[in-house]
This record gives sequence, structure tokens and C-alpha cells, in this order.
Amino acid sequence: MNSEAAASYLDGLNPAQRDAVCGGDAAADERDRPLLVIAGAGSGKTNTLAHRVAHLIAQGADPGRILLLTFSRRAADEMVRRVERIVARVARQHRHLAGTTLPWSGTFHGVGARLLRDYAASIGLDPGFTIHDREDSADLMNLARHELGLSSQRKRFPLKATCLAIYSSAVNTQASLGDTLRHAFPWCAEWEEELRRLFAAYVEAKQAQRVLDYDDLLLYWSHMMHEPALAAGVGAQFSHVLVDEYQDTNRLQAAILLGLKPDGRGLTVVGDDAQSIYSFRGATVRNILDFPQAFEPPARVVTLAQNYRSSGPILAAANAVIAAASERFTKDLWTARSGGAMPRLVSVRDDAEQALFVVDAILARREQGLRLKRQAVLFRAAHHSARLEVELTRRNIPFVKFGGLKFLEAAHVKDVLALMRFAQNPRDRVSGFRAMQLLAGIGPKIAARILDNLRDAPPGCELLAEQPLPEALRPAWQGFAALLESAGDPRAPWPSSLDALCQWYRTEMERLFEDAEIRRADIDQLVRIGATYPSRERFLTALTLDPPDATSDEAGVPLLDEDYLILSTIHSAKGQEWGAVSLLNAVDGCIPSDLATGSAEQIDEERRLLYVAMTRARDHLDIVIPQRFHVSHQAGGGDRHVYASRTRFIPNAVLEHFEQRSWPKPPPQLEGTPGSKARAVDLAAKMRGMWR
DNA sequence: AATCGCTCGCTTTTT
DNA sequence: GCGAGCGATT
Repeated sequence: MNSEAAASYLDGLNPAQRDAVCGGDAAADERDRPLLVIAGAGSGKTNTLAHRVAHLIAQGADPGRILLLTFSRRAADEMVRRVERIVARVARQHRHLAGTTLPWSGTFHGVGARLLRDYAASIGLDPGFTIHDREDSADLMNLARHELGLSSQRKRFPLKATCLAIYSSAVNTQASLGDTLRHAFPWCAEWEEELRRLFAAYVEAKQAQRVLDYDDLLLYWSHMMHEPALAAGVGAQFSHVLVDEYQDTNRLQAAILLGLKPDGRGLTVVGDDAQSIYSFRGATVRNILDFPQAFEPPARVVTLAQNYRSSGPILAAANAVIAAASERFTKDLWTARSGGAMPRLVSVRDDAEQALFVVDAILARREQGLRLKRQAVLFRAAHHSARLEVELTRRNIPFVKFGGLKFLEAAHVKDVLALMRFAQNPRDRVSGFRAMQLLAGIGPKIAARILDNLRDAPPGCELLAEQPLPEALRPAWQGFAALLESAGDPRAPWPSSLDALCQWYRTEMERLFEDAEIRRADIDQLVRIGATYPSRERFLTALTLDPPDATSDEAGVPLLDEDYLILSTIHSAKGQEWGAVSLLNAVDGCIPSDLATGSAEQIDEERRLLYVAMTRARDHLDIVIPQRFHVSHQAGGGDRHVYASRTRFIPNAVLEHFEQRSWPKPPPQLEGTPGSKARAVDLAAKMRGMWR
């Protein structure tokens, strides 16, 4: 490539970024040496990684042999978009690069699913396996739990979700069950033997039903990497492997990488230990810390410490917060930006006033020209925004919420997916169990009996239509069986087979739900989403692994053209930025969550969470502290409350970085009789009712 | 055998 | 304020 073109696309990078993109170029042997990029918040990480990928392609790497692993589907799409844009620029001189695409980019889970299907034949897996989401997995766990008689113990056995969490934690951290229990679930330690039996049964059930859960996608992949012949094959498939958000990967994922590239050649990982916030999912910051020494010679390390995002005062405050972390490996970030307002620490009376303050501040900024889309409200737990959502609805301010309840968790959406999965894989008991009970007159008993019959049938011969049933059910059943059989046919046209299922389901909805009208819109939406995928398989996989992640995301298509406010959990805000950020409930008990104050590591992670929230802001940052807190689940709609205190992560010593103020109670003429508690409670209940 | 209605316990973050 | 689970009812 000529140096002029090189200059044109590398021009915008600072020296450290340029080093990360093409540092090893001079010596051919250096170029593919393993590379660790420590990239602080707002340091141009995505841009740098995208440039590195584009640079590799410009230097002759085959885009079809580049594996790009990101944390979320959203991040993958963004990365691919940027790479394509940079490559398109280079392609003006190098025609053969025009139209470059990156077929191998996605999450570990998504790529794992794809590889497992590709290699299914060589690892004894049915390529038609279905993937269970967390709830399906919990249901299957529950089935095993009942069959082993664990649900009727003298002492209460852990709930299905807890069992699954324990299983998942053990798998992802690669720890023994005993260690997992002692370390993360001490209150369940007495059940170790029962849990071991339960997990064995759970694994057998999954295999008999040709079903994989999230963890299996990594687990099977990593085991594949332990087979030398397979590992060599998969490894050779990729000339370069690049991983984003490496601080949030777990041991299983690290093992996969090492299996793919044992000598580290062609391997690049990017991350920031100060933003590690997923240890509850088994992520370990050790991955990033130990990365350089895992290779001989050790990996090259490049640090990006210049922040391009936040104003000086915001960055100073964030640095002050993270400085108190007991263990840290990255340096403070610095910025060339000068001026800007200090972040505000705002005291309000309670939850209700917090909502009022935030809405007023947001509208004021919009008056000054900052569109709603450039503003976000962040919080620790999805339900923290409930009061705010009511206020936004009342004032007709559109918003989109990320995190929390998903489109897919709605009962009616799950029903349709269960129908589809059952059609694809009649041995999938969880899906079949749910799907069959949609028919009036079929309950757990009949459904279970039919599933038993299906399990014993030879593969390929599903016999759905020929089940013994009460005569009264037969006509309805015939239609149901015919529907599933045609939808399950691998040659069934897509997406019309989905449409047919939904058509059938729509008529059942009337009986199943009082509010079928509202839910119908979601079903229409599902059909529309389905139409954007090329096949049933791709649709089901994508929906399980990369669900549309905002409530009312895509749902309100007209909404997308309009301006709307972003509401997001801090976790879901990772990697994003906004002109103005408001953080709710900066009090002890919320940040840190009182469920996460068990160990020093947990508390440190909560501190990093606050740091991540603060560093999302460019120009304005409001941290809100309600003085009074309603006790969350009290009987009888009482008005009990506790006095909350400012989060321990903003102690007096850091206050100098904030402008402190309190928000007075506004004149109470807005909403009828002021201070009438009964009235306020009624209104809230009404608003909540809108979402049911 | 399915379904309705009641009580009890738990309640973060997500691929 | 919600789901899972259980006992009573159809």
C-alpha cells in the first residue's frame, strides 16, 4: 500500500492510538505479536480497535479470516460499521477492498453457536440443537429438580433460578462446585451433594433434548479447543482474533482464546480494568492483568490514557472516585479539554422529587439545544426508574429504556418462540411443555405424556398428529400438529411459517389474556423482526443471544424518528456516551447495592460501576441523592421510609469536585390536593396499570 | 385432569 | 408488588 493512503486514514489518531493500530509494523515478526491495549474510558477505544482491524485488512489480511469478539451485539454492529467506513476510504486507492464485510464478528456466545453448528458433526452434536435462554434453562433445571424429589425436602431447597446461577457460576469460573458454593453461595453449601446430582441430571436432560444453554456455547467451544486436531482447524480458520471489553471476560472465554491462538500470534485484546463490572457473570479482571505474561515473548502493551469525552471537571471527579479503589492498574485519565461545569451533587427529598428534578433538568437542557437523545438517565437496578417513568409518561416525554425487562420475557412473546422452537426440535421439552399447554384442554399431564412419546420415537419420525388424546380435543389438536409439522420442516418458507404460527396464536390469545389487544402489537412486531432474518434457525439464535435490548426498542417504529430520552441501567450503558447524564439514587443501598456489600471485591466492583456511570457524560453530570427512601416491600401500601445517606464512594474528601445543591419542593399546585398520600398512591397504581 | 384462587417468600446487574 | 406452589373447585 502506498504511504499516502496510509497517512490519510491514520491521521486522526494520537501517538498511543497509532502505536496500538500499527506499532509492530516495522519488523515483520513484531506485527502479529500478541497485543494488549489498556484503553481508559472515552479514550477512543472503539475507534482504535476499528482502525486496527481496517489496518490489518489494508495490509492484506483476509477479512473473512478476522474474528472480532465483542461484548454485545450492539457493540459488534458499531464496530463493523466503523471498520467498513475506514476500509471504504482506503478502498478508493485499492479497489479490491471495496465492499469489504466482516463475517466473523459477534459475541463469544453468538460466534460459539455458529462454530458449534459448523463443527456439529465432528463433536457429536445434532446441528439442529436449540438454544435455551435463561428462563428456559431455569425451567429445565426445575424439571430435574422435581424429578429428583428435591422440591419436597424438609428444609427448603434453593429455587430454580438459584440452582441455575450456581451451575452457571461454576461453569464460567471453571471452579469446583464446592468452591463455588463456599465463595459465592454460602447459604446453599449444605446442599452440595444434592446440587451435584441435580446438575448431572440437568446436563443429561439437555443432551437428551438436543438443547444447549448459554454456558454450553462457551463450554462446548472450549472443550473443542482441547482436542488438538479440532483446535488446530478452528485456529487456522482465523488469521487474527480481536477481543473488545476483555476485562469482562471469564476464565472459560480466556481458555477459548488460548486454545485458538496458543502462541498469541494474531491476538489483540482491548479493555480497561477500571471498568470491570461483570464479575457476577464470572468475569475476572485477572484475564486482562495476566494476559501479557501468558505468552513468550510477553504481549506488547499499549495504554490509551487521553480522554476525549468528558469535560475536565467531570473527569477530575471520576478520577477522584476511582482513586479510592483498593486495587488498580490503570493510570488516571487526562484531557486536553478545558472549562466546563462541575458535576452536580443534588439532594432531593425523596424518590418523587428526584423524578421531578431530573425531568426539569432534562427539559431545561433541551431548551438550550441538547436533544433528548443526547441525554441519559442511569441507575443501578432496572426498577429504580419506575417513578421517573411515571413522570415522563405523565408529561408526554418519549423515552426508551435499556436493561431490565425485555421484549422476550413477555409471556406472549415467549409463547410464540416456544411454538417455533418446539416445531424445530420436538424433543425440546421446555418449549414443548409450554407450547402444548396453549391449547385449551391440555395441561401439564397430557403435555408430559406426549413429550414422553416423542422422546421414544425414532428421530425424524415425530408422530405429532398421532397422539392419544381425549376425543373432544382431537380437532383442535389436528390443526395444531399440522401447523407445527409444516413450520418445523427445514424447507418451510421463511418467514411465512412464522406468520402462520402467529396467525394461529392470535386466535388463542383472546382466551389466554384479558389484554390481548395490547399484546397483539408485540406479535406483529415479532413477525416484522422475523422477516429481517434469512432463516428460522438464524432468527431463533439471534433472538436468544442478541434480543432487541430496549423495551419499546423497534416496537414503536415512529418513535425512532423522533427525539427520545434514554433510560438505562449502568451495565447496559457500557461503551456509550451522552452530552448529559443524570444518575439516580446515589445512596448507600443502591450504589453499592445492599445485595453486593458482602466482600471487598464486590464493593470495589460497585465503585467501578459508579465510575462507569460518571464517565459516560460529556458536558453535564447530575448525581441525585434522595434523602428519604421508601421501604421497598412493605405490607399494605404503607408509607414507611428510611433515611438514606450519600454513597460511600463520594466521601467528604471528594466533595470538592462537585457542586452541591439541594432541590426545593416545587409549589404544590400541579396535582390536585397537595400532600394527599392516598391520591398519590392511586395515581401511581394507575400508571403502573398502563403497562400491564 | 384442568383451572382458579389463595398464600408465602423474595426482591441486581446480563450473554 | 410478583411468581411459584399448593389446595379447592369445576
